Amino acid sequence: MTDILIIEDNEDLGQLLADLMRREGFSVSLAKSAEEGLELLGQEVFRLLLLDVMLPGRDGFEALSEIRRSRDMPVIMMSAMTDDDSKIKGMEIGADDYIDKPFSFPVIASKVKALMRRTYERVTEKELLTACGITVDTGARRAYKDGKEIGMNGKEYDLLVYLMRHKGQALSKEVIFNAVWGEDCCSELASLSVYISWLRDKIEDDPKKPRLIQTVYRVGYRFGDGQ
Amino acid sequence: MTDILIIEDNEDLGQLLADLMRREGFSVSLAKSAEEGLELLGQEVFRLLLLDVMLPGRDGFEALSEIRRSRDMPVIMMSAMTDDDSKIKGMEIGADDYIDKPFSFPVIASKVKALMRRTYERVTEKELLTACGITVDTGARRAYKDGKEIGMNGKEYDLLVYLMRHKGQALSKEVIFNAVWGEDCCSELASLSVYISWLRDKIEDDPKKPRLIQTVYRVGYRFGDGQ
DNA sequence: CCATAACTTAAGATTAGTTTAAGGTAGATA
DNA sequence: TATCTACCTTAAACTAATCTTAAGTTATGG
Repeated sequence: MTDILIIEDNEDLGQLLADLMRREGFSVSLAKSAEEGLELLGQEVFRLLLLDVMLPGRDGFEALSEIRRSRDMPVIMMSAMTDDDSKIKGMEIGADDYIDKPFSFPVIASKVKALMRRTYERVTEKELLTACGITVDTGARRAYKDGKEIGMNGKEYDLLVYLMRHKGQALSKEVIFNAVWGEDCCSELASLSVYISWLRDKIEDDPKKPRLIQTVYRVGYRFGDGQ
Repeated sequence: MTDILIIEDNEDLGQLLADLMRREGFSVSLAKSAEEGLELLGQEVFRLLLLDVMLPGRDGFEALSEIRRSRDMPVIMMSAMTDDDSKIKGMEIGADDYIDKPFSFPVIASKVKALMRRTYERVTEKELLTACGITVDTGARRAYKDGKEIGMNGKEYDLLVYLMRHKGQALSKEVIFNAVWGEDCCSELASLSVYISWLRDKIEDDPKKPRLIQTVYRVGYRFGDGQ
């Protein structure tokens, strides 16, 4: 199975799009005509189609009608025809989205991701926070140190994520506490130092000489190895 | 159940949109602020949300984050900010589409219809989900563990499929419950843990030490053996 | 070297999650 | 229609994880 099929006759643009999508982590195949694209669709399963409207031979609309006879895959059409009628025509034939050329790459990437999410039920965007040998996968709610998972409980995890999102900044205890525990929380600020201690045990090479979570005397803490 | 909720502070535009959607055959409710919209979302089930970005009080991005904590409903954002950054921001928070103001009514109508189609009328294509020794044949609605069929009832099956489609992700109990039981379901969230328990009995090697369905304390569950 | 701040530990309280079983409901069957 | 069956929900008792507190210890800066 391949993630994305791009049907685009302009070879440069096709390659550029393919590279972009690969950089976003998708596997990609490229076809230069409707015929070639349909051929590929018959041979293999694709999760999403990026379909140019203006193609030599059969155009994108015809190709989409053909595809919709047997498949319900997500399709985004791309075209230089910015008039509303072609957009509507594409959507009525069964496209999921329509994007005008020229398009911004980040925008088309976000459209592809949103449609993948909606179709294949990926609820959360995969986000990886990395710093100083620590990686946090916020979608999975898991953290790793040098590739090995760090087992931690909810508050430890929330605290680590907060510190990593603000790495390099000296954060006051009050700010950290309010962010992690919530402002209306009834518990004591003292809990913070307890959690800091537990976190250090788990992520520092030498918890006695913390490098990742540094104490800022009379203020709070700072995440980062200080270079 | 109502088809569409429109959150739009400009009263004239909101009414116009509502009329348009009604003419397309949808039932519509209208809210003039994020707060009012969230209130309505709490009381009733909507199939799709049209969300303005610039709102008094909490803006559309904040409202969307709030909604995504418990719901995976389709959302189209609308904004006069045509810069790519806001589009991308909206999509990353979890919007399905983004439309610039001013928009053509036929275009927004076709977008709504396309997203409704994708979300609710999807032909369930046959699919083989495989992970961690469990295989589910969604065409046949059967599941197997190491090649042997696992006998399970409807809810157990739905739950397993949902978890497997999101393997590796930490999913909140609310999200799982809403996805599997349906948002307008009258039963209690507590049912979820009962079903989790039954599923574990059937798919885990050692149900006392679950590896496939992991508990994410204070959040929900995660499917996957953690590599 | 003192006063204050931060760290660590462990125990108990609290909250969350699991499991069982009983009762209800709807659809199937006779 | 009556009965049966499978499925689903709920409640309650039980178990486990996490959180807070407090007290003793160690570190820091003037």
